[in-house]
Amino acid sequence: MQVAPATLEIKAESLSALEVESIELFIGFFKLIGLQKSVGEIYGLLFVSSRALAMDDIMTRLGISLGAASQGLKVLRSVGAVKSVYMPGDRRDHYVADLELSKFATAFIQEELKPRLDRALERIGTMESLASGMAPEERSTADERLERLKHWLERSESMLPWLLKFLVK
Amino acid sequence: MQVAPATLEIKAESLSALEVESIELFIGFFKLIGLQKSVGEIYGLLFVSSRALAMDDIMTRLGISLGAASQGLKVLRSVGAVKSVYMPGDRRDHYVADLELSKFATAFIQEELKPRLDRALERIGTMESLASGMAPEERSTADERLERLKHWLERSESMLPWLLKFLVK
DNA sequence: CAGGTATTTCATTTTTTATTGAAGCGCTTG
DNA sequence: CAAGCGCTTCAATAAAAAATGAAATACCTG
Repeated sequence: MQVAPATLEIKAESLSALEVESIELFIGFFKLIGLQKSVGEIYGLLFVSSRALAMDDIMTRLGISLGAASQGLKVLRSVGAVKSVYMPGDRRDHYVADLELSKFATAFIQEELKPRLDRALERIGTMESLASGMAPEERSTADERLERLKHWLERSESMLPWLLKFLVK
Repeated sequence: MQVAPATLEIKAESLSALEVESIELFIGFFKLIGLQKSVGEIYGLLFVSSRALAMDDIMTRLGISLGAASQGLKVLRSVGAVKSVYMPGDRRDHYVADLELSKFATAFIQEELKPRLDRALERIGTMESLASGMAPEERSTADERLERLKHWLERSESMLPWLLKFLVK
């Protein structure tokens, strides 16, 4: 019931050892800041490429789908990690890696970390109101802990501008 | 074909608004450092609890399974986020939240971030060797980029001790 | 502006990750 | 030292996240 041609093993074009190493490095790095594997793969490939690559080069080399390539590039563009360069006589967009590594860290801090800290501080406001209507005994526990959490979060948030400056340098 | 007793709606014990707010706050916060929802739920509940809770209190209040509670507490113990306190006349372990919030950040930096930076620097060493066997043209591209990445990673790593000191204060 | 080619979108499928709960371990205690 | 309770483990299941690829869209270009 199965048609399985023995000669059909057309996987992805093989990647060089350098490319594999770069791809693995960036998969790990990007996962840390919440970006998916395919995004890391694409950036890793572009990072060690000496020429700009079109989307279907990327698909072919990495063996990923059209959709994954398109969406991955969209994410990378949105954080400024790749830019497209004009290639005379070719209608396709060609991409190169932006080497300003600090951009990823900056995007992560501004788009993930900062909003989450802000949201947490908002919630603490709500919780303070809620605690104010509690019995004295439980209220004092809650108040103390909320105060402590608030201080820590404010302190952390106050460090972000410094951190950003350091990373961008 | 369905037996649906109208009176059967025995879900989890209801949580107070304060508890819900705390749980949501910590789910979000912990997700950021790669910890799962159930871990955030447990810590969030303990954070606003004025008394120590046993594992089955936690299960019942949150409506999570035995396994999830056990594993979640294991993770929280391992990062020092909860400690168990002795309750006379009760064989069960009882847990309270450790309020030293910096512990989570510290654990994250030391157990996730630092090792990943180290691994990345290792990989760069490998890549430098690989690049040295390439054609001059491609080699210079690779060398320049690797140098740049290495500097940025080293710089980031050099900041960690400072960051840790700041968070712990 | 017709006939493509490149790209995006998104419902479906696949893969990965988290949760469940029953089996079993080990400690306590009567 | 047996019986039971509390807890952990882990194979099975469920839920969430990511990838696929066909259809729709945008965009050249002759």
